[in-house]
Amino acid sequence: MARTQGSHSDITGPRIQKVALQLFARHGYAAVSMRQIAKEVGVQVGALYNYLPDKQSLLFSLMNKHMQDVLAAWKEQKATLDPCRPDGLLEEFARFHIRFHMARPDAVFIAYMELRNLSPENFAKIEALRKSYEGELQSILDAGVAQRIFTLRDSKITTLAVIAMLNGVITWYRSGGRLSLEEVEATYWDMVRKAVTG
Amino acid sequence: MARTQGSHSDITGPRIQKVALQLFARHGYAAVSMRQIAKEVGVQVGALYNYLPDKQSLLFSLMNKHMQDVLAAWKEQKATLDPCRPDGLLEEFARFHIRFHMARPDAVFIAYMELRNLSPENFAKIEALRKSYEGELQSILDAGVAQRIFTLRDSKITTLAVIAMLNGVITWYRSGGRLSLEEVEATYWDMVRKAVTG
DNA sequence: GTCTATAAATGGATAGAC
DNA sequence: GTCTATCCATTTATAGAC
Repeated sequence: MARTQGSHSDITGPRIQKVALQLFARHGYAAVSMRQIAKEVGVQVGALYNYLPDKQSLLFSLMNKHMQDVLAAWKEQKATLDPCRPDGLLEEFARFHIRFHMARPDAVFIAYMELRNLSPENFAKIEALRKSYEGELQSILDAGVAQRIFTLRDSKITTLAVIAMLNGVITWYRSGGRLSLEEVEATYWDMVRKAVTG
Repeated sequence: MARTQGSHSDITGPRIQKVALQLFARHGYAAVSMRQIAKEVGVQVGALYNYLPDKQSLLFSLMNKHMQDVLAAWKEQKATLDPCRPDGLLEEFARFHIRFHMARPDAVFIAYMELRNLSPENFAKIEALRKSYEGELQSILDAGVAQRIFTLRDSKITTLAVIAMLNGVITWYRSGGRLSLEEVEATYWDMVRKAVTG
């Protein structure tokens, strides 16, 4: 990790984000020091502050990027689908969610575990993005209920239950394990489909 | 919070556990100092160490008590049920889980968020208890599959998915809100039932 | 842009008086 | 059993040399 002195603005910035993501996910925001991050990046502590005003803004930028990414990716995916078929939309949402989140376990971990460590202002911003993402699922469920394709007692609770269930994947899935990504997707989609129908 | 000097061994011990549970749940283990705990309890820092050897053992005792409690409570509940009816067992498991966890949101929060902050030895102990609890659900599912009452692709994944879904309740439920506890129980049970059948 | 050195605050834990 | 005082390590963040 030792770095000879010199200017590396093009690589240090991204490396800080990448290292912080890994360390925050593994040990938790409060348990990781700026010195640990600097060491792993390969610079001294002072250098970090050329790229960020403080530790809090580092956490926020990681969480904000993740939420922006997931929203943008889903909207791109949604654009390729028939907007009038809630069953197709729901299947793609479930599969998309698992695929997207399993590719970014560290970011997902942070997004759901470090909400407490955001400042009130930052919390409000992230919370708004989360609500927006939940809204995507809820409107699919509502549309399905209106078309009498889905049967469920409460679309708000179902939204939260489905997302909680899907998020659980990242707590246990390890690539190269007993099941392939496709099998995991299929198993979860099977449960979601049945839970919202007859 | 001020406390006059004197001996209070009977109340200080339990108060430390109660206060630590609240503070750890709200701010996270790493973000809470022993000084904060002492202040909230109404003693000085030094006094805490009459009741615990270090901060880590405080976290462990909270998590260990919670896991022992949930296992004991479920076994008591199970003893009143017909062991040969997986459908009845599953419904009671789902309802029990929601009821028990919603009555202890702080303990649940800690049990699922602070695993990273346990020492390796303590982590192994808590993990064993969690696996034991998951095993209770999985054996219900396996029995139901054997009796051809349940239809599911993978009992291990289904176990984790159901628990993740049920745990999600504590992230949003607030008593006195739109739905009663009974309605929440019924809604979740409805989803679980459908997810593991036809 | 990075380094070294340091400020100023806070952390866990302990010793000894009462 | 609790308090006060303190040790010692570590924290975030900054200042100024290169």
